[in-house]
Amino acid sequence: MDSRTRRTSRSPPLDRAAWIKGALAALAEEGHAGLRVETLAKRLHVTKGSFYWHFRDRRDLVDAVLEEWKGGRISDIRKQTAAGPGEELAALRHTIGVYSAGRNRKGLPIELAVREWARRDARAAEVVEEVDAERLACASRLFVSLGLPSAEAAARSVLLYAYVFGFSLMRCDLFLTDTGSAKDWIARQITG
Amino acid sequence: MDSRTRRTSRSPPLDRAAWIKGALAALAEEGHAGLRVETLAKRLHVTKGSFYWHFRDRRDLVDAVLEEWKGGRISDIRKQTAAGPGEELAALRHTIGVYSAGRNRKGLPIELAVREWARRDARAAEVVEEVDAERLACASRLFVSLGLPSAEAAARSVLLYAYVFGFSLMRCDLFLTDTGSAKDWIARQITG
DNA sequence: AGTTTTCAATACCGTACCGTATGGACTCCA
DNA sequence: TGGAGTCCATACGGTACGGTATTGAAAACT
Repeated sequence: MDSRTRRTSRSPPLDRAAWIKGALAALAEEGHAGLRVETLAKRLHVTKGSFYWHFRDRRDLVDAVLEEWKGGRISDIRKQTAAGPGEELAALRHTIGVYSAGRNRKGLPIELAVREWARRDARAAEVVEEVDAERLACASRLFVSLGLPSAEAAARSVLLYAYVFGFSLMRCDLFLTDTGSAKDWIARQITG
Repeated sequence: MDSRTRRTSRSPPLDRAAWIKGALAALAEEGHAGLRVETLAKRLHVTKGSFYWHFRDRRDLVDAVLEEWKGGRISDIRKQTAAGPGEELAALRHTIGVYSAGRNRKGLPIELAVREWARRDARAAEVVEEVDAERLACASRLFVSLGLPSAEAAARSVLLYAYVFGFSLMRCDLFLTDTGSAKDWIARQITG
């Protein structure tokens, strides 16, 4: 009768996971302010009716997004830092490269959005704290495997992640003539 | 007649500067999303009528805030890095400390808000780029004064600022047993 | 004094959003 | 075939906000 897509020709019903996935995409593109019910509904080509079937309210979604992000990050960390003997340095430099390079097209924006968000939201702050604790512990283990004392290993881990996130907030293309070699120098400086 | 404060007993008229100051405070507390006309009006105990007298529209305010921030940052940078011979190292470590320590109670939140904002707004990105160019040039000069080759000076400058901003995004209290000494170790590592 | 200029309150329109209520379509199963 | 459950559209009320238009009060000037 009407030409509206009544769920484009037999598309499967959405579940919480689909909403959370869409929410993460919106978070990457628009930050925490992008987590709006009606906007997400448009992105998924449904209406709020669907949302309030799967979620109690907006806070319910937001909590689920945080949990999803936390789980994904911790899972990734374990994978990245599962280095056999002799591979510790490569694993550390890989960790720097993953965020610094063009890869992680969505990971980095989400990371920054969550951290900015955590400055004003207690639950987001908790999640960030747990993720950081896990990341720093894993990186620190690698540094210790390389023979560093634990205090230096901890400090280097903090420097590593602070640099990675901080660099992504900077606009230094006007300044650096050779960005690639500068990044390499910094990576060597951090990993020792 | 009515008990409303009709501008609390003879308060002076607001000008653009007062609005911009209030906007920067809102930016520090709520991020870019805090730059809303009616919200700011409440903060200043006036109504929108005043706002639209001093500003053409919201974008006008937002541009003015960016210009104000840019000017203030560049002015501060010049002051901080005006180091006489023999004071270069102290100036660099002071720069790290200013952001890393409890000082700059509003500067750091604004800094982060502007940078997050710059990821989605071209004008904010321009301003950040200019501020970064100035900061990196000044820091690099100090490193060169200390005898470093220019490529290393540039890389160290990038590392310095990336660390400072990145550290402010992290929650590593769960991880670091002695935050103070870790920060000192990192500062020495960055400044050489 | 009267007039102009400056500054702000008020009322109003349109939009975007959160949350609820309700009904309808579709599937599964007895 | 007729519920019962699943999933979503629609309509509605309420709030917050951007922007305009109009009015009004105080200050500055003549």
